[in-house]
Amino acid sequence: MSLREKKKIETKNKIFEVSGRLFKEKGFENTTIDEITKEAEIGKGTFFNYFPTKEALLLYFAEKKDELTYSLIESETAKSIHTKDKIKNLLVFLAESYERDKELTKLMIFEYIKYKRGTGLKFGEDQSRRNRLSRILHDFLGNGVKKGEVREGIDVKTAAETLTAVYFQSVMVWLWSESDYSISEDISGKIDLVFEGIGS
Amino acid sequence: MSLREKKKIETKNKIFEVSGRLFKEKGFENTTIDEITKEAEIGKGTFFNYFPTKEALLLYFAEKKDELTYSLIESETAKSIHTKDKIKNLLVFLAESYERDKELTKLMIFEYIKYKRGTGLKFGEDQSRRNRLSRILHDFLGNGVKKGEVREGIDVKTAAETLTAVYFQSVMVWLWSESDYSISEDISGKIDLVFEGIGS
DNA sequence: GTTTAAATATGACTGCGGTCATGTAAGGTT
DNA sequence: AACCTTACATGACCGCAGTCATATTTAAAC
Repeated sequence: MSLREKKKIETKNKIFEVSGRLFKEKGFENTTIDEITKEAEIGKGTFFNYFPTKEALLLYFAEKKDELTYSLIESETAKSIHTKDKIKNLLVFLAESYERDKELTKLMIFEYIKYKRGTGLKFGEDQSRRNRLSRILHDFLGNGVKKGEVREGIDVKTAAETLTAVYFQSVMVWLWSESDYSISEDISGKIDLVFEGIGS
Repeated sequence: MSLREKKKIETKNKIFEVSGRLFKEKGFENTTIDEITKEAEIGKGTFFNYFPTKEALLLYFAEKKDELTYSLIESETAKSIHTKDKIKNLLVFLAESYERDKELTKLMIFEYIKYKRGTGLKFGEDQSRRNRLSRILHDFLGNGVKKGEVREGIDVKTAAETLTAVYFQSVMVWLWSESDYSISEDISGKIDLVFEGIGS
């Protein structure tokens, strides 16, 4: 690795570390780029060589967090339990991983939506969050059909999207609510419902 | 009505009208407050007597739109058809009302999420969108149970929230996707799924 | 009609995100 | 080692959202 590459990584990590600290100390909005660059001992312009906007930092945070979370998931999902429980465990685990840093999570999710607006993503190109989750659920459901735990003849893609929808909705409502109810129970209940159906 | 009140309404409408025109002409981001106030022939500071931020305009737009939409809905929902179809009609109607002005709709939804972040809404206080929709669905499902079209013993609140989740997810994915598929079919399919259930 | 009080209007000003022309240093070339 | 090229660093600068002290208009009080 060349000296240049080393310095680049160092600078990016420095920005990451400093901004993380400042965000925790005084919040995202109250932290200015000037502060970050002063603390990180770089010029203001340099910041924008690494992150195109202030908000891009949030996406970077989200990526780092996702890396960790999804690597944990993949080692957890080998277990041979009932498909419904597998899905419950997965979604509850994900939801609970947001419990720390509720404020920053909101901003991150928020930014993620905004981000999708700006970029013209081709289908299948977006590997993060929603789609990544849909893929895992898709696998689970496919196996569920084979095991006879999921109704045959179902459209697996639609089912995966529906479960994803339920999950995101629950997380959003939970994040934005004042009260402190159990996200696990909420999600579990809704998954039960989707498995059993509403119709008579 | 006093002269003051008249002028206030006039000014607010003028801002609304001018900004609407400019947003359509050149987009939200490319329109500055300076432009709006110049076109509306008011001082810059005056704008902020009517809207606390530029984004607040989007919420005002959304409100106006919702007023119209929900007034149409209430006259439509009297029909005595099967509960599932009633729900399908409702959600498809709502989704299709976003077909015009896809760009502005995105910004509005986006802003709505942001807005919820800032305000400490008490439960039941938020009469708009998500909760309003949940309430209507709640009613539909309640009647559905009575008519024997919805499975008895179901938690109506959870079911309403699940359907809302499916609806919002569909709209979001649709709004942010490049392709031009049928939102009606997508939502219909998912409602069928939720009614029939995933489990075997 | 005059005075007083309250509401509203206003634009110079501030603060911050983001740009860009210019400077500096790394690494390749001879 | 002297020179060149390319990548990266930098801070003065710009544009725009939002503020605030001051001015103006309306309404109330007498």
